[in-house]
Amino acid sequence: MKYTIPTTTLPVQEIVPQVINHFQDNTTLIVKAPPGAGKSTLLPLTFLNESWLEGKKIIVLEPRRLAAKTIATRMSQLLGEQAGETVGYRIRFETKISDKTRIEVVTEGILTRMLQTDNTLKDVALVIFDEFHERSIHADVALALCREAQLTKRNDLRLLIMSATMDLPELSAKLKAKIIESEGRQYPVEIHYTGVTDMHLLPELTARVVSKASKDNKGDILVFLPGQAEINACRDLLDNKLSNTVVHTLYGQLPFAQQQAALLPDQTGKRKVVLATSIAETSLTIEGVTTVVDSGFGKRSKFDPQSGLSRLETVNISVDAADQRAGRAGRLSAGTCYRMWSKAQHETLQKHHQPEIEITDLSSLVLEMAVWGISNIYNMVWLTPPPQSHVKQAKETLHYIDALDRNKVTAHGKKIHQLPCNPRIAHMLLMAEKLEQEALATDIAAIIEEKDPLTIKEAGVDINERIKALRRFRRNDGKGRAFGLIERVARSYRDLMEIEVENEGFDSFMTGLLLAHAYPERVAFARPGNQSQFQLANGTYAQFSHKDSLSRESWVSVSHIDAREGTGKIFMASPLNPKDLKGMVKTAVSVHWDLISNDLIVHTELRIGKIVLKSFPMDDPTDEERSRALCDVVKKDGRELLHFTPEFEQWQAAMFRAQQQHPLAQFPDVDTESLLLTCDDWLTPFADEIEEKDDLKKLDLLQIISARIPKELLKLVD
DNA sequence: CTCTCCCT
Repeated sequence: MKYTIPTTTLPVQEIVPQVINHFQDNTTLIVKAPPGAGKSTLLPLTFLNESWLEGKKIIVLEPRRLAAKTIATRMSQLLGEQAGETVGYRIRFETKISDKTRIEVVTEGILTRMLQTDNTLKDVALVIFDEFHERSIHADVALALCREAQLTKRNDLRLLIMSATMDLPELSAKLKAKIIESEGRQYPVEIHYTGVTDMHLLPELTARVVSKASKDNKGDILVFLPGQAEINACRDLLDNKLSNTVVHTLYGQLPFAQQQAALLPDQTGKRKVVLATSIAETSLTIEGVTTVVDSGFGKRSKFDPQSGLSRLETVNISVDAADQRAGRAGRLSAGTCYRMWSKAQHETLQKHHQPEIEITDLSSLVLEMAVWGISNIYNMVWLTPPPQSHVKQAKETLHYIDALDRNKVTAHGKKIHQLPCNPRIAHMLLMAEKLEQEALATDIAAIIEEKDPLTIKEAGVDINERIKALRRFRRNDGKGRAFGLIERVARSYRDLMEIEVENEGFDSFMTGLLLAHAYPERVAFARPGNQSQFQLANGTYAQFSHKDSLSRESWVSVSHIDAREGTGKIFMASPLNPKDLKGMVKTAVSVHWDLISNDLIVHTELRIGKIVLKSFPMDDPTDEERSRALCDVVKKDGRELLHFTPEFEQWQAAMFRAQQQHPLAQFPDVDTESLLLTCDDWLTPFADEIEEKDDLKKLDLLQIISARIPKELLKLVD
């Protein structure tokens, strides 16, 4: 079959001969092209008649569902066809593919599934990674796995990486691939730097810049702010201040209809100001924008391997993101962009934004690799290797839910991997079978995974209110597009687990127990004497974002939390009966000091994670139990319990300087934090000398620690 | 000052 490949006036057309030529006898290529060059639609089509295709398929990987559909549709139009003929797409819950299909545009989760069922992609000749500069964890993993296939069983597999901007020389070196560059088609955007800003005054400062921008420019204005709070504050400042102008807000949590209103031109012909989050950077396009005001900040979720929780941080955006935002003003004609920072600050910004693999929970990734039988994930080709501390935390999580046993996948782990969701949620679904609560678990799973369908203002923080509303929706007396999306996910789980839908009442405490299986470390207990604070099983503290009857419970299971410094914020939870948690209670040994005698007393404790249920003195601890308990307490409170002399602190500083001066020498870390963490090594030999609290203060740290350091290293220290 | 974005 010979295809008629369209010729276009798209800028990327110029590089087509080079690209075709390159793939004659090479397998990997990087194409750099800015948005609007037409790379996503034109390039995949140009390969249709290549002999190396040998009847196999081309896979195009897209980071978003909407993009996958529109790109497949546009390619089909270029061929004079409908989507689903030569070019088709596959996204979750929607497939348009036929026997004729040679190009499949798929989203990231789909490619991961394809790789699972066929490690070598034997029906595929070429994988195209679109928008690779976004550096999503899925794209990074898929590239690593495709590279692995290329290096082992598929040396004919072709890979094309398409990217706007990123550290391309590094990628090129790692993949030993050539870079071909294409021009874009973008109108010029004039950049104004408005000077130094203050993160805490963003709404006020932004409102001021918007007022100026609206006087000096014509056309609609798109404003980038970090989050909902800043957007609403800025809207309140701007409302009715600008003549003949409507102010819209735009962010992910906003109901669909309001999002649409912000995207479409104003019905009454008024000028539009849209206050948006980074959702308007790539995902949604607003027509008619001539002017962009960029606050320079955005929010990113950062995973903390210590607690296993993540938190939202307001951060400076990268140069890449700033360029992307400015580009939104030059889509239809020349435009203007106001950057709310100084030229000097601009030089200090990160060039590229941080790849997701560095800041996210890795439990899915680690499980995936274990199923592939990859024993050491660092043996693969990574553009950015996953951080070791995050991998360690992921392994602990997977061991805890019995998915891994000494780094090998268990039978339970394989079942978890089969389910199309996060391993913790999959574990909960499987545990629900034993409790005969599958129907409730599938509803919970869908609600946790999707966007909250209700607002905290209207429904509080109890997840059970969402379950009730979902069941009302299914009985046909509920409404809301959001519940339609959730029900679709819930139904897919019911189909996989072969269970019937349930719309009757249910037990809220069962919700708490099921959630405790997914998030055991988030079981929380109200601190005695401090009604509003809860202690989580992971040892951290949290508060409800909103006070209602749930926040007055003494035990809750938390599903949504933002781990802030100090006290975290709980956004969704369920009541919990602690008696249901019998299997999770562990016995631990700890030390206490008797306040009157000042003696060291060893206790046995019953705990759920770090929440102590019961504590009683232990009559006859072994030396090992005693020293382990002692080390635990030093790890926690060592800064107060040990005596850090000025001489010792000077020595720590000298060690640090010596390491700086001799980067090749392997000095052990002797900063206070590292010492406390490793106290099992150096404190244990002295444990039997510690009988009361003050004995710890008598330890000569300088002598104890320096004695453990090789002589030749000590010579390098002043 | 209630939470950015995306996906099986």
